[in-house]
Amino acid sequence: MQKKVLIADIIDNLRRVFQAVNEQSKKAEFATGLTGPQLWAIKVIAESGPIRVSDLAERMYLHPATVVGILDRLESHGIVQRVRSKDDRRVVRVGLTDSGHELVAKAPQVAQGLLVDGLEILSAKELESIASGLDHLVKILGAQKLPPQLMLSPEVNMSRMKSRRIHKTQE
Amino acid sequence: MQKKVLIADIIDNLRRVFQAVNEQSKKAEFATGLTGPQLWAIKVIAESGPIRVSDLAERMYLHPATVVGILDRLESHGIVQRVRSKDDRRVVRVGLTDSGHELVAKAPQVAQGLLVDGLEILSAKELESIASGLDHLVKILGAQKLPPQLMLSPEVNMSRMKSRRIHKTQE
DNA sequence: CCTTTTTCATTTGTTTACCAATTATTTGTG
DNA sequence: CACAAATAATTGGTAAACAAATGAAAAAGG
Repeated sequence: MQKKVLIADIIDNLRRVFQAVNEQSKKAEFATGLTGPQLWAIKVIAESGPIRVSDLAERMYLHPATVVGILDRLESHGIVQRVRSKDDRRVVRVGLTDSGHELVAKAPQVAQGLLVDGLEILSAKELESIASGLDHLVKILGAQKLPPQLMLSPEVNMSRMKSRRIHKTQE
Repeated sequence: MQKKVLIADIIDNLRRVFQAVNEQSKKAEFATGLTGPQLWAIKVIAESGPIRVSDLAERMYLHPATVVGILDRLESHGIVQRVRSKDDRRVVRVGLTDSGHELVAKAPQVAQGLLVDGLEILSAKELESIASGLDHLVKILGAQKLPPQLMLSPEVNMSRMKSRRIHKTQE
């Protein structure tokens, strides 16, 4: 059963990749005082100026409700700022404050890049080997048709996968 | 810059793998009425009889505090049972109840296996290709020395990117 | 034997994450 | 114009996940 061993190796290595990403985001967290998702959020906000909450959520592959919580904390720290739109008063646009901009300047690519930086060292040949392996993995998972979701650079968020049925749907 | 494209592919594919795992755990959840982590826990408990809480946590690569919460919910559903040890009254052993055993019987490999099942179809050669690609990835991430962390079959948990304190494996 | 340290589970507090429901506003249709 | 439908953000509730602190019990040391 050589295959069994290989499969176990693959799963272990997947876990390690996740953990490595986590580790690095923890370092970033220590350096900046912000959590992974918070860093990720301000990175997106820094890139795409004042952004609507729902657009931010889409960018981060997260539920709007989740983003609201993250924004609450960032806002209470004076890092981001919410502005209600004049044109459409349902819309809230989120932007960085001055100290938010400072923070982004200080923490350069802490947010992103971590995994990317590591990969850039490799040769095209090595990268191809990795890419092809993952390609296989994706194929057998039948996941090709799915649009990529979270697991962005800063952290992996993942976790929640809850489906949670039942709820009040009952009484 | 062929490399840039390869790197983007790799990251996209990683996201897809994560999402595929999530999708499947959602299905399992819908089928069994239990969440991913809960399924994972009872699977481990079913395998290794009455198990100590701390051992279960180590098996799941989770913090004991997290496992306590999961066990609380499983216990309140009458699926698992906590028994305080007579020998060492600090220890709590967790086992399945009768309905817990039924549930495990009904949901065969729903919990685990999903990813594994997919992999088993492949030839040893293909598996080797995947394994070597991931191996590279892990190496550049400098993660080999770290013990693998979650991202097991049922779900990916990931998220909290907290540090994971290494357990006692050290001192 | 008694004090100190260690170990085990749990509790407490924070953050993330989702779904479902709510509120406010806009758009569309009669 | 009035009323319904759709959209945007938020609130509420549950489940994870972790770190840190607590309480209880066992092990070590003097």
